[in-house]
Amino acid sequence: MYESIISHVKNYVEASNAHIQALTDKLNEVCVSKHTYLLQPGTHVMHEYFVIKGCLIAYYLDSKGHKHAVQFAIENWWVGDFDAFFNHKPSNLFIETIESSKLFSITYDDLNTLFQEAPIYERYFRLLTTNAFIAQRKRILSALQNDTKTRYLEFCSAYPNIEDRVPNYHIANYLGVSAESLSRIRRKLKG
Amino acid sequence: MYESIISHVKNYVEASNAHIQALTDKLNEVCVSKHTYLLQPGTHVMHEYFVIKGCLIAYYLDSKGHKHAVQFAIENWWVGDFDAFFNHKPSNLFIETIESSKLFSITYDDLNTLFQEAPIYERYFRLLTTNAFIAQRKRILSALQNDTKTRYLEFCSAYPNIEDRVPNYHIANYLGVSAESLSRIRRKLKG
DNA sequence: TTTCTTAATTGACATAGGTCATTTTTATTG
DNA sequence: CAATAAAAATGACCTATGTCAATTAAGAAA
Repeated sequence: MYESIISHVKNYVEASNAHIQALTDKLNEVCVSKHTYLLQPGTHVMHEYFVIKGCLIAYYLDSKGHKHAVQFAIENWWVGDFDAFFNHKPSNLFIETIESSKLFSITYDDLNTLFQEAPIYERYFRLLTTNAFIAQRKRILSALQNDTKTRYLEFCSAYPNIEDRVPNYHIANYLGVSAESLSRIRRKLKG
Repeated sequence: MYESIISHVKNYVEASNAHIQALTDKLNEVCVSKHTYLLQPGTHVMHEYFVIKGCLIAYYLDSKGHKHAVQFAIENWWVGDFDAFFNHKPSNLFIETIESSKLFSITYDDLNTLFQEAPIYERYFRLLTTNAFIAQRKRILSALQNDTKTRYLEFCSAYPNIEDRVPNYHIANYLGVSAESLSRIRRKLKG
Protein backbone atom coordinates (compact mmCIF):
# COMPACT_ATOMS: atom_id res chain seq x y z
CA MET A 1 0.00 0.00 0.00
CA TYR A 2 2.80 2.43 0.82
CA GLU A 3 5.30 1.34 -1.85
CA SER A 4 4.92 4.36 -4.09
CA ILE A 5 5.36 6.98 -1.39
CA ILE A 6 8.22 5.08 0.27
CA SER A 7 10.18 4.89 -2.93
CA HIS A 8 9.43 8.55 -3.56
CA VAL A 9 10.89 9.48 -0.17
CA LYS A 10 13.92 7.23 -0.66
CA ASN A 11 14.56 8.95 -3.96
CA TYR A 12 15.34 12.13 -2.09
CA VAL A 13 16.64 11.19 1.37
CA GLU A 14 18.23 8.31 3.29
CA ALA A 15 15.32 6.95 5.30
CA SER A 16 15.50 4.21 7.94
CA ASN A 17 12.57 1.93 8.69
CA ALA A 18 11.80 4.05 11.73
CA HIS A 19 11.70 7.17 9.56
CA ILE A 20 9.34 5.48 7.15
CA GLN A 21 7.17 4.24 9.98
CA ALA A 22 6.93 7.78 11.38
CA LEU A 23 5.60 8.95 8.03
CA THR A 24 3.22 6.16 7.18
CA ASP A 25 1.66 6.34 10.66
CA LYS A 26 0.46 9.80 9.73
CA LEU A 27 -0.98 9.09 6.31
CA ASN A 28 -4.62 8.50 5.55
CA GLU A 29 -5.85 6.93 2.39
CA VAL A 30 -8.55 8.90 0.60
CA CYS A 31 -10.59 7.86 -2.41
CA VAL A 32 -12.38 10.49 -4.46
CA SER A 33 -14.46 10.13 -7.58
CA LYS A 34 -14.17 12.14 -10.77
CA HIS A 35 -15.08 15.85 -10.76
CA THR A 36 -14.78 16.28 -7.02
CA TYR A 37 -13.22 19.23 -5.25
CA LEU A 38 -10.51 18.44 -2.74
CA LEU A 39 -10.15 22.10 -2.00
CA GLN A 40 -12.08 25.26 -2.73
CA PRO A 41 -11.28 28.93 -2.15
CA GLY A 42 -12.04 30.27 1.29
CA THR A 43 -11.40 26.93 2.91
CA HIS A 44 -8.96 26.40 5.74
CA VAL A 45 -6.40 24.04 4.27
CA MET A 46 -6.21 20.90 6.35
CA HIS A 47 -4.15 18.55 4.21
CA GLU A 48 -1.50 18.08 1.62
CA TYR A 49 -2.04 15.13 -0.72
CA PHE A 50 0.14 12.55 -2.39
CA VAL A 51 -1.35 10.98 -5.53
CA ILE A 52 -1.31 7.18 -5.48
CA LYS A 53 -3.52 6.84 -8.56
CA GLY A 54 -5.46 9.34 -10.62
CA CYS A 55 -5.24 12.82 -12.04
CA LEU A 56 -5.99 16.21 -10.53
CA ILE A 57 -5.76 19.84 -11.43
CA ALA A 58 -5.04 22.88 -9.26
CA TYR A 59 -6.30 26.21 -10.58
CA TYR A 60 -7.29 29.73 -9.67
CA LEU A 61 -10.32 31.63 -10.82
CA ASP A 62 -9.55 35.24 -11.65
CA SER A 63 -11.74 38.30 -11.25
CA LYS A 64 -13.16 37.79 -14.75
CA GLY A 65 -14.09 34.20 -14.01
CA HIS A 66 -11.26 32.73 -16.04
CA LYS A 67 -9.53 29.60 -14.82
CA HIS A 68 -5.76 29.52 -14.57
CA ALA A 69 -4.29 26.08 -14.03
CA VAL A 70 -1.17 26.07 -11.91
CA GLN A 71 -0.50 22.36 -11.73
CA PHE A 72 -1.61 19.00 -12.93
CA ALA A 73 -0.93 16.18 -10.49
CA ILE A 74 -0.66 12.58 -11.51
CA GLU A 75 0.80 9.49 -9.83
CA ASN A 76 3.59 10.27 -7.32
CA TRP A 77 2.99 13.99 -7.18
CA TRP A 78 2.23 16.01 -4.08
CA VAL A 79 -0.62 18.43 -4.52
CA GLY A 80 -2.10 21.06 -2.24
CA ASP A 81 -1.98 24.75 -1.50
CA PHE A 82 1.50 25.28 -0.02
CA ASP A 83 0.91 28.93 0.66
CA ALA A 84 -2.34 28.43 2.56
CA PHE A 85 -1.12 25.25 4.24
CA PHE A 86 2.17 26.53 5.60
CA ASN A 87 1.03 30.07 6.25
CA HIS A 88 -2.29 29.17 7.81
CA LYS A 89 -4.45 31.27 5.64
CA PRO A 90 -7.56 30.52 3.63
CA SER A 91 -6.91 29.00 0.25
CA ASN A 92 -7.82 30.72 -2.98
CA LEU A 93 -7.18 27.65 -5.05
CA PHE A 94 -9.40 24.96 -6.49
CA ILE A 95 -8.11 21.41 -6.47
CA GLU A 96 -10.31 19.10 -8.48
CA THR A 97 -10.12 15.50 -9.58
CA ILE A 98 -10.11 14.95 -13.33
CA GLU A 99 -10.20 11.18 -12.87
CA SER A 100 -11.34 9.24 -9.85
CA SER A 101 -8.28 9.16 -7.65
CA LYS A 102 -6.65 7.48 -4.69
CA LEU A 103 -4.57 9.73 -2.44
CA PHE A 104 -2.72 9.89 0.84
CA SER A 105 -3.46 12.90 2.99
CA ILE A 106 -1.45 14.37 5.84
CA THR A 107 -2.49 17.15 8.21
CA TYR A 108 -0.54 20.26 9.07
CA ASP A 109 -0.05 19.19 12.68
CA ASP A 110 1.08 15.72 11.72
CA LEU A 111 3.52 17.11 9.22
CA ASN A 112 4.98 19.39 11.87
CA THR A 113 5.25 16.50 14.30
CA LEU A 114 6.99 14.56 11.58
CA PHE A 115 9.48 17.40 11.09
CA GLN A 116 10.27 17.20 14.82
CA GLU A 117 10.55 13.44 14.94
CA ALA A 118 12.57 13.09 11.78
CA PRO A 119 14.31 16.16 10.37
CA ILE A 120 15.07 14.23 7.20
CA TYR A 121 11.56 15.24 6.21
CA GLU A 122 12.52 18.91 6.44
CA ARG A 123 15.12 17.98 3.90
CA TYR A 124 12.70 15.93 1.82
CA PHE A 125 10.25 18.82 1.58
CA ARG A 126 13.03 21.33 1.01
CA LEU A 127 14.22 19.28 -1.95
CA LEU A 128 10.71 18.85 -3.32
CA THR A 129 10.08 22.55 -3.00
CA THR A 130 13.38 23.40 -4.65
CA ASN A 131 12.49 21.16 -7.57
CA ALA A 132 9.03 22.62 -7.82
CA PHE A 133 10.58 26.07 -7.78
CA ILE A 134 12.95 25.19 -10.57
CA ALA A 135 10.21 23.59 -12.67
CA GLN A 136 8.09 26.66 -12.19
CA ARG A 137 10.92 28.92 -13.24
CA LYS A 138 11.32 26.88 -16.39
CA ARG A 139 7.64 27.41 -17.02
CA ILE A 140 7.99 31.18 -16.67
CA LEU A 141 10.95 31.17 -19.01
CA SER A 142 9.21 29.04 -21.53
CA ALA A 143 6.21 31.36 -21.46
CA LEU A 144 8.50 34.33 -22.04
CA GLN A 145 10.54 32.95 -24.89
CA ASN A 146 8.45 30.42 -26.76
CA ASP A 147 5.31 30.69 -28.80
CA THR A 148 2.23 28.75 -27.79
CA LYS A 149 2.77 25.94 -30.26
CA THR A 150 6.22 25.20 -28.84
CA ARG A 151 4.92 25.34 -25.30
CA TYR A 152 2.07 22.99 -26.14
CA LEU A 153 4.52 20.46 -27.53
CA GLU A 154 6.74 20.90 -24.47
CA PHE A 155 3.76 20.35 -22.25
CA CYS A 156 2.83 17.15 -24.06
CA SER A 157 6.27 15.69 -23.57
CA ALA A 158 6.54 16.87 -19.95
CA TYR A 159 3.26 15.17 -19.01
CA PRO A 160 3.27 12.15 -21.34
CA ASN A 161 -0.11 11.08 -22.69
CA ILE A 162 -1.84 13.73 -20.70
CA GLU A 163 -3.78 14.93 -23.75
CA ASP A 164 -5.79 11.76 -23.35
CA ARG A 165 -6.41 12.24 -19.65
CA VAL A 166 -7.17 15.93 -19.47
CA PRO A 167 -9.75 17.98 -21.34
CA ASN A 168 -8.38 20.46 -23.76
CA TYR A 169 -9.61 23.62 -22.11
CA HIS A 170 -7.65 22.71 -18.96
CA ILE A 171 -4.49 22.53 -21.04
CA ALA A 172 -5.33 25.86 -22.68
CA ASN A 173 -5.78 27.39 -19.22
CA TYR A 174 -2.44 25.97 -18.16
CA LEU A 175 -0.71 27.43 -21.21
CA GLY A 176 -2.44 30.74 -20.67
CA VAL A 177 -4.31 30.86 -23.98
CA SER A 178 -7.96 30.54 -24.92
CA ALA A 179 -9.42 27.15 -25.77
CA GLU A 180 -10.07 28.46 -29.29
CA SER A 181 -6.47 29.40 -29.76
CA LEU A 182 -5.24 25.99 -28.61
CA SER A 183 -7.75 24.39 -30.93
CA ARG A 184 -6.29 26.33 -33.88
CA ILE A 185 -2.79 25.27 -32.91
CA ARG A 186 -3.80 21.63 -32.76
CA ARG A 187 -5.30 21.90 -36.22
CA LYS A 188 -2.10 23.34 -37.65
CA LEU A 189 -0.09 20.53 -36.04
CA LYS A 190 -2.29 17.89 -37.65
CA GLY A 191 -2.55 19.42 -41.14
CA MET B 1 28.64 43.45 10.00
CA TYR B 2 26.32 40.45 10.25
CA GLU B 3 23.23 42.24 11.59
CA SER B 4 21.20 42.07 8.41
CA ILE B 5 21.67 38.37 7.77
CA ILE B 6 21.21 37.47 11.45
CA SER B 7 17.90 39.23 11.63
CA HIS B 8 16.90 37.63 8.35
CA VAL B 9 17.58 34.17 9.78
CA LYS B 10 15.79 34.97 13.04
CA ASN B 11 12.80 36.04 11.03
CA TYR B 12 12.34 32.46 9.90
CA VAL B 13 13.77 30.17 12.60
CA GLU B 14 14.70 30.11 16.28
CA ALA B 15 18.46 30.45 16.20
CA SER B 16 20.81 30.22 19.20
CA ASN B 17 24.13 32.05 19.33
CA ALA B 18 25.85 28.80 18.42
CA HIS B 19 23.63 28.43 15.37
CA ILE B 20 24.42 31.96 14.27
CA GLN B 21 28.12 31.39 14.85
CA ALA B 22 28.02 28.28 12.69
CA LEU B 23 26.57 30.34 9.85
CA THR B 24 28.69 33.46 10.11
CA ASP B 25 31.88 31.36 10.27
CA LYS B 26 31.09 30.23 6.74
CA LEU B 27 30.30 33.56 5.16
CA ASN B 28 32.68 35.63 3.10
CA GLU B 29 32.15 39.26 2.36
CA VAL B 30 32.41 40.15 -1.30
CA CYS B 31 32.40 43.60 -2.86
CA VAL B 32 31.64 43.97 -6.54
CA SER B 33 31.40 47.09 -8.64
CA LYS B 34 28.61 48.02 -11.03
CA HIS B 35 28.08 46.00 -14.22
CA THR B 36 30.00 42.96 -13.03
CA TYR B 37 29.00 39.35 -13.58
CA LEU B 38 28.81 37.20 -10.47
CA LEU B 39 27.83 34.29 -12.62
CA GLN B 40 27.77 33.44 -16.29
CA PRO B 41 26.37 30.47 -18.22
CA GLY B 42 28.58 27.43 -18.39
CA THR B 43 30.16 28.15 -15.06
CA HIS B 44 30.27 25.70 -12.21
CA VAL B 45 28.26 27.41 -9.51
CA MET B 46 30.39 27.83 -6.41
CA HIS B 47 28.33 30.16 -4.24
CA GLU B 48 24.99 31.45 -3.22
CA TYR B 49 24.89 35.13 -2.27
CA PHE B 50 23.11 37.25 0.30
CA VAL B 51 22.78 40.93 -0.60
CA ILE B 52 24.00 43.27 2.14
CA LYS B 53 23.87 46.36 -0.04
CA GLY B 54 23.24 46.89 -3.72
CA CYS B 55 21.10 45.66 -6.56
CA LEU B 56 21.49 42.71 -8.92
CA ILE B 57 19.62 41.01 -11.68
CA ALA B 58 19.45 37.34 -12.64
CA TYR B 59 18.51 36.59 -16.24
CA TYR B 60 18.66 34.07 -19.03
CA LEU B 61 19.56 34.69 -22.63
CA ASP B 62 17.34 32.77 -25.03
CA SER B 63 18.21 31.27 -28.37
CA LYS B 64 17.29 34.53 -30.12
CA GLY B 65 19.58 36.54 -27.86
CA HIS B 66 16.75 38.01 -25.83
CA LYS B 67 17.21 38.56 -22.10
CA HIS B 68 14.66 37.22 -19.69
CA ALA B 69 14.98 38.51 -16.15
CA VAL B 70 13.99 36.01 -13.50
CA GLN B 71 14.78 37.97 -10.39
CA PHE B 72 15.96 41.29 -9.08
CA ALA B 73 17.84 41.07 -5.80
CA ILE B 74 18.16 43.98 -3.43
CA GLU B 75 19.10 44.25 0.23
CA ASN B 76 18.33 41.08 2.25
CA TRP B 77 17.67 38.84 -0.70
CA TRP B 78 19.45 35.62 -1.51
CA VAL B 79 20.52 35.33 -5.11
CA GLY B 80 22.13 32.52 -7.08
CA ASP B 81 21.31 29.66 -9.37
CA PHE B 82 19.52 27.17 -7.13
CA ASP B 83 19.18 24.61 -9.85
CA ALA B 84 22.85 24.58 -10.78
CA PHE B 85 24.00 24.99 -7.19
CA PHE B 86 22.02 22.17 -5.62
CA ASN B 87 22.12 19.86 -8.61
CA HIS B 88 25.79 20.36 -9.40
CA LYS B 89 25.38 21.28 -12.98
CA PRO B 90 26.66 24.19 -15.04
CA SER B 91 24.60 27.32 -14.76
CA ASN B 92 22.77 28.84 -17.68
CA LEU B 93 22.02 32.04 -15.85
CA PHE B 94 23.64 35.45 -15.77
CA ILE B 95 23.84 37.25 -12.46
CA GLU B 96 24.97 40.82 -12.86
CA THR B 97 25.31 43.80 -10.55
CA ILE B 98 23.20 46.80 -11.49
CA GLU B 99 24.73 48.86 -8.69
CA SER B 100 28.02 48.29 -6.92
CA SER B 101 27.15 45.78 -4.24
CA LYS B 102 28.28 44.21 -1.00
CA LEU B 103 27.40 40.54 -0.55
CA PHE B 104 27.98 37.51 1.61
CA SER B 105 28.88 34.34 -0.22
CA ILE B 106 28.69 30.75 0.95
CA THR B 107 29.98 27.65 -0.82
CA TYR B 108 28.09 24.47 -1.55
CA ASP B 109 30.25 22.42 0.79
CA ASP B 110 29.95 24.91 3.61
CA LEU B 111 26.21 25.04 3.21
CA ASN B 112 26.03 21.26 3.41
CA THR B 113 28.22 21.25 6.49
CA LEU B 114 25.93 23.85 7.96
CA PHE B 115 22.90 21.66 7.28
CA GLN B 116 24.66 18.87 9.23
CA GLU B 117 25.73 21.04 12.12
CA ALA B 118 22.46 22.87 12.48
CA PRO B 119 19.36 21.40 10.86
CA ILE B 120 17.49 24.61 11.55
CA TYR B 121 19.14 25.80 8.34
CA GLU B 122 17.40 23.04 6.40
CA ARG B 123 14.27 24.61 7.75
CA TYR B 124 15.42 28.14 6.99
CA PHE B 125 16.15 27.27 3.37
CA ARG B 126 12.99 25.23 3.06
CA LEU B 127 10.97 28.24 4.19
CA LEU B 128 12.84 30.61 1.89
CA THR B 129 12.32 28.26 -1.02
CA THR B 130 8.64 27.85 -0.19
CA ASN B 131 8.22 31.63 -0.18
CA ALA B 132 10.14 31.99 -3.40
CA PHE B 133 7.96 29.30 -4.91
CA ILE B 134 4.80 31.09 -3.84
CA ALA B 135 6.05 34.45 -5.11
CA GLN B 136 6.92 32.87 -8.42
CA ARG B 137 3.50 31.30 -8.67
CA LYS B 138 1.94 34.70 -8.09
CA ARG B 139 4.06 35.99 -10.93
CA ILE B 140 2.83 33.28 -13.28
CA LEU B 141 -0.74 34.00 -12.31
CA SER B 142 -0.33 37.69 -12.74
CA ALA B 143 1.16 37.15 -16.18
CA LEU B 144 -1.79 34.96 -17.09
CA GLN B 145 -4.56 37.20 -15.89
CA ASN B 146 -3.38 40.80 -16.01
CA ASP B 147 -2.42 43.11 -18.82
CA THR B 148 1.06 44.57 -18.95
CA LYS B 149 0.04 47.92 -17.47
CA THR B 150 -1.37 46.25 -14.36
CA ARG B 151 1.68 44.07 -14.02
CA TYR B 152 3.99 47.03 -14.35
CA LEU B 153 2.17 48.82 -11.55
CA GLU B 154 2.27 45.65 -9.44
CA PHE B 155 5.96 45.38 -10.08
CA CYS B 156 6.57 48.95 -8.99
CA SER B 157 4.82 48.41 -5.69
CA ALA B 158 6.45 45.00 -5.11
CA TYR B 159 9.95 46.44 -5.54
CA PRO B 160 9.47 49.99 -4.20
CA ASN B 161 11.48 52.69 -5.95
CA ILE B 162 13.09 50.18 -8.20
CA GLU B 163 12.27 52.25 -11.30
CA ASP B 164 15.00 54.59 -10.11
CA ARG B 165 17.53 51.84 -9.52
CA VAL B 166 17.01 49.64 -12.55
CA PRO B 167 17.13 50.52 -16.24
CA ASN B 168 13.87 50.26 -18.04
CA TYR B 169 14.76 47.52 -20.43
CA HIS B 170 15.52 45.21 -17.51
CA ILE B 171 12.02 45.80 -16.20
CA ALA B 172 10.59 45.16 -19.66
CA ASN B 173 12.51 41.87 -19.80
CA TYR B 174 11.17 40.94 -16.39
CA LEU B 175 7.61 41.65 -17.46
CA GLY B 176 8.15 39.77 -20.69
CA VAL B 177 7.48 42.66 -23.05
CA SER B 178 9.66 44.71 -25.36
CA ALA B 179 11.28 47.90 -24.11
CA GLU B 180 9.22 49.80 -26.69
CA SER B 181 6.01 48.39 -25.35
CA LEU B 182 6.89 49.30 -21.77
CA SER B 183 7.82 52.76 -22.94
CA ARG B 184 4.35 53.19 -24.48
CA ILE B 185 2.72 52.01 -21.29
CA ARG B 186 4.70 54.49 -19.23
CA ARG B 187 3.65 57.27 -21.56
CA LYS B 188 -0.03 56.40 -21.16
CA LEU B 189 0.36 56.34 -17.37
CA LYS B 190 1.82 59.81 -17.39
CA GLY B 191 -0.53 61.48 -19.89
C1' DT C 1 31.79 71.29 -20.15
C1' DT C 2 32.04 68.72 -24.35
C1' DT C 3 31.98 64.31 -26.47
C1' DC C 4 30.56 59.80 -26.92
C1' DT C 5 27.78 56.01 -25.60
C1' DT C 6 23.76 53.99 -23.90
C1' DA C 7 18.94 54.22 -23.00
C1' DA C 8 14.37 55.77 -24.02
C1' DT C 9 10.88 57.31 -27.05
C1' DT C 10 8.22 57.42 -31.13
C1' DG C 11 5.98 56.03 -35.63
C1' DA C 12 4.64 52.62 -39.19
C1' DC C 13 3.35 48.29 -39.97
C1' DA C 14 2.57 43.10 -39.30
C1' DT C 15 0.63 39.34 -36.64
C1' DA C 16 -0.66 36.27 -32.83
C1' DG C 17 -4.13 35.66 -30.14
C1' DG C 18 -8.53 37.41 -27.80
C1' DT C 19 -13.72 37.54 -28.03
C1' DC C 20 -18.14 36.37 -29.59
C1' DA C 21 -21.31 33.62 -32.28
C1' DT C 22 -22.19 29.36 -34.55
C1' DT C 23 -21.62 24.59 -35.80
C1' DT C 24 -19.83 20.07 -35.29
C1' DT C 25 -18.13 16.45 -32.52
C1' DT C 26 -17.75 13.83 -28.46
C1' DA C 27 -19.39 12.35 -23.80
C1' DT C 28 -22.75 11.38 -20.40
C1' DT C 29 -26.93 9.75 -18.65
C1' DG C 30 -31.65 8.16 -18.43
C1' DC D 1 -30.05 3.53 -27.97
C1' DA D 2 -31.78 8.13 -27.87
C1' DA D 3 -31.58 12.48 -25.78
C1' DT D 4 -29.06 15.91 -23.73
C1' DA D 5 -25.09 18.19 -22.27
C1' DA D 6 -20.33 19.30 -22.68
C1' DA D 7 -16.33 20.06 -25.39
C1' DA D 8 -14.02 21.20 -29.59
C1' DA D 9 -13.68 23.43 -33.90
C1' DT D 10 -14.39 27.22 -36.95
C1' DG D 11 -15.01 31.97 -38.92
C1' DA D 12 -15.15 37.08 -38.50
C1' DC D 13 -13.31 40.72 -36.51
C1' DC D 14 -10.42 43.54 -33.19
C1' DT D 15 -6.56 44.90 -30.27
C1' DA D 16 -2.21 44.57 -27.91
C1' DT D 17 2.25 44.02 -28.69
C1' DG D 18 6.22 42.68 -31.57
C1' DT D 19 9.70 44.38 -35.01
C1' DC D 20 12.43 47.63 -37.38
C1' DA D 21 14.08 52.21 -38.19
C1' DA D 22 14.76 56.80 -36.76
C1' DT D 23 15.06 60.37 -33.27
C1' DT D 24 15.66 62.34 -28.81
C1' DA D 25 17.26 62.22 -24.10
C1' DA D 26 20.16 60.94 -20.49
C1' DG D 27 24.54 59.29 -18.48
C1' DA D 28 29.47 58.38 -18.46
C1' DA D 29 33.94 59.55 -19.48
C1' DA D 30 37.57 62.43 -20.81
